[in-house]
Amino acid sequence: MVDFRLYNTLTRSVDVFSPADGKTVRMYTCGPTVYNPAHVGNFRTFLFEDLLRRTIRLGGWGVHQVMNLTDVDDKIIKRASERGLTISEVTEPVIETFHVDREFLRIQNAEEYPRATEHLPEMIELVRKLVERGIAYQADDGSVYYAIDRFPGYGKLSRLDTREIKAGARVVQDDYTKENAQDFALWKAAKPEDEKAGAAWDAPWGRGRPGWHLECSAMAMRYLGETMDIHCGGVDLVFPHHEDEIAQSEGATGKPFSRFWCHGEFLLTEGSKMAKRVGNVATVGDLREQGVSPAAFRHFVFSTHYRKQLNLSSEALEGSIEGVRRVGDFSDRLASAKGGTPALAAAADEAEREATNALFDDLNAPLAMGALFTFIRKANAELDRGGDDRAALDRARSVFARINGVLDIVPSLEVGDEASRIEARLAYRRAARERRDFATADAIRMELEAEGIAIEDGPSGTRWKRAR
RNA sequence: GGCGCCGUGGCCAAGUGGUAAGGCGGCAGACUGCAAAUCUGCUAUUCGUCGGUUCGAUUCCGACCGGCGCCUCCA
Repeated sequence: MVDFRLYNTLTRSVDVFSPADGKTVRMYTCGPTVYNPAHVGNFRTFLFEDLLRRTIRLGGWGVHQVMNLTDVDDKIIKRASERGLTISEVTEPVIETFHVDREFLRIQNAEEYPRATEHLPEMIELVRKLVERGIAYQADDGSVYYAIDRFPGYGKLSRLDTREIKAGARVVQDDYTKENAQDFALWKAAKPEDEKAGAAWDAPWGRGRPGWHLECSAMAMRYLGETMDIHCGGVDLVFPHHEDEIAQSEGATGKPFSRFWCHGEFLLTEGSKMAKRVGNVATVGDLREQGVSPAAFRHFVFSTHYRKQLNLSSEALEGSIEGVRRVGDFSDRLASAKGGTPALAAAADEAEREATNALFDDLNAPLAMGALFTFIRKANAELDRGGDDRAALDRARSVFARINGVLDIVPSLEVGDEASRIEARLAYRRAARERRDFATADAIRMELEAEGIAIEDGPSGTRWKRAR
């Protein structure tokens, strides 16, 4: 088995990875803030994490993945007060939509989806520890802040020199109650609208609500321990979110918070980052309307390395739709094949080796897909040739299943026991064709087409597949 | 202003100090009752531009041009 290598933002290099306990990867993936349905840019990151998760399992390790749902924050409270609702009335439907979209895109279930509002005790305890250690302080406004100059490692992830922020940078609104402009809120004193929206809790420092970064530190440590294997998110979370998580967690425990930090690049539309503030967002619903299947979108996302920006364009999407159709046709062909050749097995061996190596080399999905497509071409050529080598066919099937088990880019559902019913009608049609009764042959073709089954006559017999 | 990433054929895209994977599209051929699929061949003497290092650079270095991102909430 080759080493599994991953780019680590902490070291800025591709390092050999294995879980600390040698068996199960403990992974935290920053999830959505549920005030609005996630857009496909958000889902690019979640797909990168799905790729990571599946590749880890391909390597034979277990995974314990935690994805938080941020269900209390400024935007949620704002929306709730605008509509006279509580925050949970705002977040519940959005969470539901998130899971529907996530499943649509075939993103595997994480082991835990903890919500911030269900972890107040853990968060309060973390703040208490930080105050006790003299790293956090309560300001005149009643809020509790983290004093970044009391944590020597501050800035090690983002490598930002905090003194270098100059003209041209977007300027922070000064909060004069803080000791240092860079200090961030751990606990925000409750305002009337927070109370009204049900977003205020009792704490030793008075009623209030958690700061943005706090939930991730508290919940990550609650479910994964003080040091986890991997912490992921989009590149925009490097600073300040992840930097602040490190400060909070390591400030409290004195132990490394995460061994690896992995970040996915942005999805761009119309030349810039997809973001609600830019107004260039597309949702999973938009994808459906454009006829972009989950398989096609996965193909599109995985066709570019996760650390490279990716442009959402209709041409690229169309290429993915066609590419994935080919993968699906091949999948059906493997299912309906009767045998293979030794060369088929050899092609499968090569594909497995190349795809696996690519994936283990910092999740090089584009290269893995290249290996898959090369395999498809070679395997199709061998299947054209016929052959009755059952073992070779089984080998091809299992390799295809293994690679596709990571990429998951076959459109529509698996074939199942429909196969024998279709085969029976094809046998009847074959008899009709042999007596040159093409009227009957075409009638059967039409029947099957009406059921969504396309058939193709070739030198080695008739194949069938689902129409896509 | 600081920091960083990217620029490969019509489109998407991998890649390496030794001479350009793969997909989509296009063209031609094979196969075929029809159709579709599939296969085969062709489709970048060239990797933003200009210099430098080197026997040799797309790959290393420098400058420049262009695009994007982070330094605020943000996947």
